[in-house]
Amino acid sequence: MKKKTTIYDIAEKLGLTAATVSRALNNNTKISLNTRKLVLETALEMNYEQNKLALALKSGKSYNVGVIVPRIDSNFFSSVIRGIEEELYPKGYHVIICQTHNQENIENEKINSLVNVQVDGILMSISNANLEENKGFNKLLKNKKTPLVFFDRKKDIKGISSVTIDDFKGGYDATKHLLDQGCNRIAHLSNDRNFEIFRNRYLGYKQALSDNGIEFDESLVIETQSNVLDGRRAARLLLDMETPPDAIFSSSDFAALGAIQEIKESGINIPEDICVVGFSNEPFTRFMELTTITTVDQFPLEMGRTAAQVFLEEVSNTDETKTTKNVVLTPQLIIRKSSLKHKEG
Amino acid sequence: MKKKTTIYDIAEKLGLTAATVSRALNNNTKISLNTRKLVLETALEMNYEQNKLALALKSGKSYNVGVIVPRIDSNFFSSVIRGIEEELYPKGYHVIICQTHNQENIENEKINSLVNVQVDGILMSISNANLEENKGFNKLLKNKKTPLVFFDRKKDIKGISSVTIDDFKGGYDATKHLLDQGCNRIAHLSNDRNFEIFRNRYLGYKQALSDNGIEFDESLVIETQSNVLDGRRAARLLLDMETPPDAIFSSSDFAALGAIQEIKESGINIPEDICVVGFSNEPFTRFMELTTITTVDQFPLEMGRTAAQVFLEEVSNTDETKTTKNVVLTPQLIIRKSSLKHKEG
DNA sequence: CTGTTAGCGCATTCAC
DNA sequence: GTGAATGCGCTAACAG
Repeated sequence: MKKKTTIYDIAEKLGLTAATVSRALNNNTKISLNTRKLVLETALEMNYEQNKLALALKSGKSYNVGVIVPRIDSNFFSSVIRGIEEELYPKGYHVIICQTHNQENIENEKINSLVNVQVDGILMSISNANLEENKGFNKLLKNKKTPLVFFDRKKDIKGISSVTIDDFKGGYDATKHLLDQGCNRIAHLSNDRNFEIFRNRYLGYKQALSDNGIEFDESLVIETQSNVLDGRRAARLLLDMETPPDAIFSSSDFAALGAIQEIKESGINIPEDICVVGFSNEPFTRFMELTTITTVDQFPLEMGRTAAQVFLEEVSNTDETKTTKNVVLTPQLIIRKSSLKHKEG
Repeated sequence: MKKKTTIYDIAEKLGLTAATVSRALNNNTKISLNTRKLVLETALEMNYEQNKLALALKSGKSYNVGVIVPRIDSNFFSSVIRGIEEELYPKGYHVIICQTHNQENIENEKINSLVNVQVDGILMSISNANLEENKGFNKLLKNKKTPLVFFDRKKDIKGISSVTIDDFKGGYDATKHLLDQGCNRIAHLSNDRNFEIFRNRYLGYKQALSDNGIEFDESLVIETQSNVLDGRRAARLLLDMETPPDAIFSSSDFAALGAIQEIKESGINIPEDICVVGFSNEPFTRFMELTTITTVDQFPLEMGRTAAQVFLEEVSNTDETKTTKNVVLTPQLIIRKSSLKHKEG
């Protein structure tokens, strides 16, 4: 375990002072060009590396930001993260990625951990709809030392910025599209509507029905997790109804996939008998062998970039008057085979 | 921007000394139970949080480890990461995830960044087959301050531990299975064989051919990136040959998927005309509507856990005699429809 | 242009 | 049992 070389080492070697070395390393113009060059050279030669920890301790900035997501193995979240990285990396920030696996207690711990390692900010998509009940989160909220930005799965909390898509519109457009296909008994695979995104998709769905004179039927709404198995289970329930639906709008691509599997295995045709629309534009929706899946694109890359920008604004905003920003991006319906009854001209 | 409360604040409030507070907080038995309790209480009350940065600066340990992977949006890597997290989190470590997007320069930068933030170790799957040419990597290697563990995409470097699967066996088993299906003109979608994993899969493929009296035909080996488009491209080349192959062993599930798409669109049947085997057991291989894909499971969760364990051993191993460990897990062939010509009894 | 001094927050050695 | 002093590595204010 060799020790790392510090500015003192190189100061000593050069008969200088640590302060001078520090300044030279930072290209301070007050230092003569000669010594600057000299210092830089010997620093290189001695394999000097700045100790960011000391720097952080001194400056109070770690140049690390934490990103908390439910999972990283979905294209949506990994794309958002990529967007965040793209925006933050050039500014010298590093991204610490944490996944909660949708468990509230892990989310709590991660929040605490990130605060402990002195991240300069936290960008998160919540896993707990009742986040305010968290001790760690509340502490974070109260002292307002660490900027916080929600993306996608946000919570409407005063003073906290967020970047989302217009989930209401996403749900509305998806449902309207199904209506346009001639469907009039449209089921909805929802998810926990304590989360705004799922509530809004649901509300968009309801509104589209209402705007088109279709009566809302609560029995057609099934709460489903974002995974294949749950999609299957939900589809089974729907198929077993006396009057099964002629369309399904799922708030998750994964659940939509499961539903499609279950429906097909029951010998029912998609889209002829039942149309299906998902949500998120996961890559597999495009790669289906038979029935590519209609879905709603959430522009995750842009979402990530925007969230990062909002963070950058907040962190550079020194005055006390914090401006909360709630950016809403517009989703886009992508029509594919799973809902296209009528061949296109 | 309120300031955080430090041990000095609570010392002052209690008419004590920072040293005492520090000891009390650490449950030092030298401190009277009373003051210990008192300190703990007021710490709680004042919302005290230990500054990990100062601690790290003092102790030289950050309790952060870096994980560098080519990408996080594949089930394989995100599962490995999950395994690492599961093992390290209980020990108090945090995982900083970095993705290189397969770009060597980004890999360089990430290595440097992680070293700069004083991670206690780096677990990585390389994106650059000639890693030794990297300045940053070499520095890391030379001073041996930061334990390094390779997983999956490793490089055989003296003194560096690694956790991999037996890729040779993976390639061998996959090929043998295709031979057992009656295929005898088996193509191979390889990837850059400067990487050991791809070279070994390739060598396993060759050995299986040779062991079964099939002559190796170089024109049947196509270098392919791990993505759908490249898989399509490779399949196109194979289909356009005078004598197309009757099987494809792909070193990547993503490429296998692309190949399957291209083959089917050409009106050729899988597995009747061409059998296909992938590698990694990505979830979509199981979810295919018509042709679930035969593939090789790499046990990513176990790989991650093992890599983490190796790291923990290294970091706790204080003496100079570093023991290099090269763990090799055994892969498992998972046979599905894309390669099963004969119905199972 | 460069040196001196001090402090970021903590743990630890040496006193008493 | 507790206090005083010191150092981890760096930067910034103040001198000169």
